[in-house]
Amino acid sequence: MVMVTIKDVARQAGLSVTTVSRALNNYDDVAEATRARVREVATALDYHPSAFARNLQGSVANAIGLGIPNVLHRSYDMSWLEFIGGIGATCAERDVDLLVSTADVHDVDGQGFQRLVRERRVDGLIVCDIRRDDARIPYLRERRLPFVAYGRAVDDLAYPFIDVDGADGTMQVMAHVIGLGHRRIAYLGVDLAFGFSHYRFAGYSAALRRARLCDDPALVRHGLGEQSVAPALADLLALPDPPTAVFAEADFLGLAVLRAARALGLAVPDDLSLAVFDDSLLVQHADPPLTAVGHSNRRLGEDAAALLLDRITDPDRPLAQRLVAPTLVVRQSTAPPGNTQLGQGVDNAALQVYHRCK
Amino acid sequence: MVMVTIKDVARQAGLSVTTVSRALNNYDDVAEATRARVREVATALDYHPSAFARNLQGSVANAIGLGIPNVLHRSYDMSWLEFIGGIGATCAERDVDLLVSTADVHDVDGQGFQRLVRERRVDGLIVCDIRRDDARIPYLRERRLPFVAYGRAVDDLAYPFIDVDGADGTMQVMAHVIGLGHRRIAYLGVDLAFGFSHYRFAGYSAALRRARLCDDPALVRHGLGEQSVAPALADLLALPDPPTAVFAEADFLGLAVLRAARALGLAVPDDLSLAVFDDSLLVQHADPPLTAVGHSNRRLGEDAAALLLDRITDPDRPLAQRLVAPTLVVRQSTAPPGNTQLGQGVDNAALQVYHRCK
DNA sequence: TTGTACGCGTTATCAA
DNA sequence: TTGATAACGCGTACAA
Repeated sequence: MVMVTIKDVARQAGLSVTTVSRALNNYDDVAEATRARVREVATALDYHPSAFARNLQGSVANAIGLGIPNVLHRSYDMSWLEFIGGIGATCAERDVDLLVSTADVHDVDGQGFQRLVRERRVDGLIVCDIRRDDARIPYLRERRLPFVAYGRAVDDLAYPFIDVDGADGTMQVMAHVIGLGHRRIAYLGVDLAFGFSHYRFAGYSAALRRARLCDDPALVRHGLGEQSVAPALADLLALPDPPTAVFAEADFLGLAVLRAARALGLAVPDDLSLAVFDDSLLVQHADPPLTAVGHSNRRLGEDAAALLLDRITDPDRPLAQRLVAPTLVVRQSTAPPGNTQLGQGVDNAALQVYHRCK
Repeated sequence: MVMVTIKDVARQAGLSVTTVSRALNNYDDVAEATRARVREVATALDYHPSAFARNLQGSVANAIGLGIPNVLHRSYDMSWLEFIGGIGATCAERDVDLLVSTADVHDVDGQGFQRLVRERRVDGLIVCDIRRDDARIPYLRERRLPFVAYGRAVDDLAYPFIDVDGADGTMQVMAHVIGLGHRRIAYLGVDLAFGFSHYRFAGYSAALRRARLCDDPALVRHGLGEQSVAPALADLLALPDPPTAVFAEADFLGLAVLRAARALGLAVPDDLSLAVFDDSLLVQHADPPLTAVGHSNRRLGEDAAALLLDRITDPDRPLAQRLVAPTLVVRQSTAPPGNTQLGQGVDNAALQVYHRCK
């Protein structure tokens, strides 16, 4: 890699390095004729300023960092790529580099995190997969390094973030399911330590309250993984007044429900309605395709990057927090209860409970 | 962001900048006592050398670039994330930054590509989605910028690449399907301009030849997209001697076949066997789960990065090209032909053709 | 064993 | 309008 520097251009043009620099950076104190010649020579020599020298001088990296959580076994990981695509688009638009680290994002003392932060390779960070009491938040705050979080913790929210409005999305789904006539709706969730789980569950409770439905704790299961869905579902269906519909707060949980239901000989949606959060390809390709609330991860990425870059430009701007409302897509996995005898029976029982509850 | 430089450490330790530099970089001409004190001060001050200054002086970026094709609507894109994860892992291990560009990777004159190359932000590049006569290859070659391609073109292969062995994988699937007793096996592919399509199709032909089966052009369809699979399948099944099995060279084509078959009232695998290339989550979650050849994209990413970094370290090392053999996973979408009357009838017809062919 | 001086490529300051 | 000079933070001959 032969590299042509500003000196080469200066020599070739018979000018000083200073003049060349100013000519190329559009300073207004350089003669137009001179600027033209400089440009010509620069083009001829195929000159491009070194990012390093420039950054060293200006103490700005012109780059942002992104830590991708390595939960690469999860089905919804696909959305990450769209998210990255969105970030990349914004970065390209604003002439900023995107540095990606795949090291454990929660290890604040680890290599991946430190590289980016300490060696000043980036002007800011997009941090993902925010947990309760996430160590990165106070760390970055103290270092005064601009950052935007993708996702919210629960307790402390005094930082810029962008997130899907989990409560709103869940309420949309619930309104749809309740509107179909369901009264006993189970909630299947992952560990509540995940910030998104907290908000989605809050939406579930709020929807029940709004519809004046009984909020039966027996219908709620937290801390589930792909493996524990089947037993949980069997458990729920063994209740004296089993649910007629299931809401899964993540797509992979919903797919597990689908498999478990099939294993139990239940038809979706005839015997059991199913709706999920996250409208992924897997959800769309399921049989039947699942009713889901989804959002554009690409858009989310674009916004996250924009938020961060604005913050870098002007660190004192008021705290920016953005919630994106997801969209409900009704598909074939939800139907009115009581399409079959099982459903019918279940529903009657549920209604009794419902009335008892009031 | 307050930044502590080597000067601060020197001042605090009462030493010269040089000594501090050498102490921290493990030079052997510095007293152990001095080194200890320097380390102490550096830690106390939380000093970390600036990546920019270091790179400027050494003319090495300590970073590699990756262009992610923005074909983000394709179902198999999921694997990209694993690929990135693999690259990231190798980078972290070797203390190298990963710069990701999502701009159009094929636009050699575009921003995304130029940023990385011209401003010398990276020491090398991983280029993906290689096409026939890909403009990036000669460009990078001329610039003498080290690179590794993910995927192969067809004509010119005089550059380092890493790829899945498409021919081998397809032959594995074909051997399995032929072993089940199928004689009329359709081939569904995307545009042959995609390098991988060329090799996978070659594997198909080779497998037929090896089994001394008739290579009937009527069974082969190139240039398919998600939409055109259904008509193609209908077309194939309307042949006088229709196929009893279908091989799809990409997962999303296979899923489309599954849907189309269902729409036609055909059961997989009873009426039609189906096998695909690319063992993605979509394939695994399909109903029935599809027989597929797959590979670890993470592993591929790790290898690509390793190949590139080695090449950067020693540009004159012999051309490294690595083909990863995929693994066949037999699932429920393939079965012997003739399980049903339709299958039976079809098979008999096929056998006649088979004999005619010999 | 330590310090001085210089260079990496660029922009900013100030004088001409 | 242009150019000489310093500075950014670091590494490294070379001298002490």
